[in-house]
Amino acid sequence: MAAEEIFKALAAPQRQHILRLVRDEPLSVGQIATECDASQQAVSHHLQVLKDAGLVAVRRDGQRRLYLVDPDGFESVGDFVAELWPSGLARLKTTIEDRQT
Amino acid sequence: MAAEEIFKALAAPQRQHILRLVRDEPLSVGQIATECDASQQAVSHHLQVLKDAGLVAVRRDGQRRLYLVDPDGFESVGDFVAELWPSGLARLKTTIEDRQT
DNA sequence: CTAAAGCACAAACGATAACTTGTGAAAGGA
DNA sequence: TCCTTTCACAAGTTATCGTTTGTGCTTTAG
Repeated sequence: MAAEEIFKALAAPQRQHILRLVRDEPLSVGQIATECDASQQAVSHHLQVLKDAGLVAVRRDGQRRLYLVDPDGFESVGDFVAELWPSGLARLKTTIEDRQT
Repeated sequence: MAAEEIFKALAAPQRQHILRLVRDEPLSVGQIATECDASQQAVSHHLQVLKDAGLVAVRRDGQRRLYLVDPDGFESVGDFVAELWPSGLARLKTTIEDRQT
């Protein structure tokens, strides 16, 4: 779960879209492909990249496989940002507190 | 300063290294090139990518140009992470508070 | 046991990005 | 003014990424 791998995974807009789709509820590959208007293979590949980066988790459900956001990868991103953000840590903290209310 | 542009900039290990170098003190292109063991042109290009992403800022100093981390880009990353991180916001907040002490 | 649904793996093509080479502009010193 | 330093811009080559196409595996239904 290197930082390089995570940021590469986040760099593609399609994968950002997929992450937003599976943020709150687990979805199957077919459902995601329909939402993204992409082929099953393309979505499957994107999910593999996100999974290798630790950004999504998989769960089998019969024939289907349900994908959901995995907090582990995002924790690494948070650590990375906190390391290189010299003076704005308080601002990020404020942003988070605002969203928590 | 789109999220795509920022993550693409952060995806390259060389650029991550550059960011760590200019996190605390401004450095010239030549100094960075020496530290990174890369050509001046390559470093100049990386700095341009980081500048377009809003991750570094430039300041002229005679013949040289001094680059330094710019918090603006990192704020966007923080917002992005906060948006897709459903349950781990408290954890990031704790991480930041620990680093602030 | 057979057939269909759902998904992953692998090869190949097109597009994008990274690095090199060459060159020119801006600033400071002799 | 002439030369050096410092850096950015542009073109060309190589590598990497995203997508498609084709195929095989696993699970469920009849």
